Amino acid sequence: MRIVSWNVNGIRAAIRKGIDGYFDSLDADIWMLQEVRALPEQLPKDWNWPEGYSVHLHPAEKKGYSGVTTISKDPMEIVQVGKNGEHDPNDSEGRVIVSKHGEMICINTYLPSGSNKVERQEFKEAWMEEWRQFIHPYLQLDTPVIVCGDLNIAHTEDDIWNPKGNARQSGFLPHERQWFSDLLDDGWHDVFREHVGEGVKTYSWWSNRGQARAKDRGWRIDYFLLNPAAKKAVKSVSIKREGGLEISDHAPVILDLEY
Amino acid sequence: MRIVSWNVNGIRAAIRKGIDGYFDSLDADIWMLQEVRALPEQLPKDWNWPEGYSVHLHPAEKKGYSGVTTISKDPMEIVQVGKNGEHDPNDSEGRVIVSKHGEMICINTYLPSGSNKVERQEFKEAWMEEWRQFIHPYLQLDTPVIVCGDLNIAHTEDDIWNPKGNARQSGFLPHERQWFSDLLDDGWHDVFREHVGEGVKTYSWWSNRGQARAKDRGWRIDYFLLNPAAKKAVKSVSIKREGGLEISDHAPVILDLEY
DNA sequence: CTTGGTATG
DNA sequence: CATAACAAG
Repeated sequence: MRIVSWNVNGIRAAIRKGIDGYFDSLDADIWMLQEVRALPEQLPKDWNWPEGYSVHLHPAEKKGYSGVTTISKDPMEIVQVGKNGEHDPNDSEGRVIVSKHGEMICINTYLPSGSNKVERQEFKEAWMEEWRQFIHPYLQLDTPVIVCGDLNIAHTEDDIWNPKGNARQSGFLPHERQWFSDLLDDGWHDVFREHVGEGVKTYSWWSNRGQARAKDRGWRIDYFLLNPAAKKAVKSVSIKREGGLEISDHAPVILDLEY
Repeated sequence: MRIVSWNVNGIRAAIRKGIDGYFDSLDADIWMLQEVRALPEQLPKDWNWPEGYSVHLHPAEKKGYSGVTTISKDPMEIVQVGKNGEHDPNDSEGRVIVSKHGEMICINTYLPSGSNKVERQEFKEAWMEEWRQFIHPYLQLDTPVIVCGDLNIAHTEDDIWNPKGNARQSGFLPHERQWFSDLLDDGWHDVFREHVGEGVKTYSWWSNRGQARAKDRGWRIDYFLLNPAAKKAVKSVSIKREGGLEISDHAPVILDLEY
């Protein structure tokens, strides 16, 4: 079973640029997309999600902003949208979908960016704490739980091209990095890091400014966090740095499980 | 002597699309441009107006909106910007430049569009009356006066592709057409129409919607209006329908005088 | 349908 | 630097 997490930076632009080719070639069982930036009715009328997939799109109230989508080759059950229910005023921004695929649970997450305004950094930090508590009960399940998405935080110095220069930037602040460590202490497994080991610098996002992408000046901010039940089933995790870069400023993260 | 009037629909986009080639090939002595949609400091730093020309850009207060520019191969004197002076509250939209080239006077005009909102149609109509009075004194001069620009009005059924279907559209309303007739009654010469004669349907603007341009469903809304002293010197007037269409939704109008 | 501004990332 | 909404034409 293959699961892909990908911040597509606008599904409509991604469609124009040929995301369908990636749906075909990567052939995942479950795709969790972030930053779709569209209402369902805004998708092109002559376009469809991959044939036969179940689709759930959870948009932000604000048009053209944020929004997550989970699609699944096999039928899925939508357990919850929004981290505290659909009418949670704290999730009118389309940031969480919880879906159930057989016994496995997936939590698709797009954590707020704090890099623009102080209010947004404060919002991000409140959101981080709520979300950490929200996912915590899932950790204990004996069945696999897959949390993934764009968390807008690079954890260690291995997860960012220039740790010194970015030490005061939102997304690499000491308390944000500590929060990520706390998640791991809770018991979540950052399976990409566990898979490749320490010291490997592989990024999942590059700024559009300058030549960041060409120079591989990136950040790893897109993650798979697994509970122990799911971790046991990991076959491999990779970041498809080579591909998808003409589609989005983020690369797809691919998780293969032995089911 | 050659004078060109052209609504460029954003000089910055026009530069990207290669307006310089037209500056070179048409080689006019005076260019009067409308809808430049830029402040002087917003023009690309690695770009210049044609070598040796005097330039005056009169922008709107609102960024990226309206604005006219007159450039002249020979030195010119800027007589006035705005139909009632620079600080006229009714001309903060960059719509008029009066320039003097030797004994000849040029009045570069971008008349408001009324096609979006009723308030703008009311603004347009007030502006039309003020402008008609503003240019009137120039009519009597024994020296040549060249009024030109985008007047956002098609005069007769020869000046629009579908007169019946547009009879209730701003730009072809009966009282707008009457206002244009009044200008001619005042003594201004619509030298393009006089040159080609009645019954010839040649347009200067095509909507970007549908296939208006490909189907030649246009309007003639860009004019040269000359006083009798200037009219005597007309060698030819033409609308460069074939060219310039990849630059703007308007075609350049070319006036050749025997000087 | 296109320009350009703005918000957001 | 890119996506998308918007205002304006």
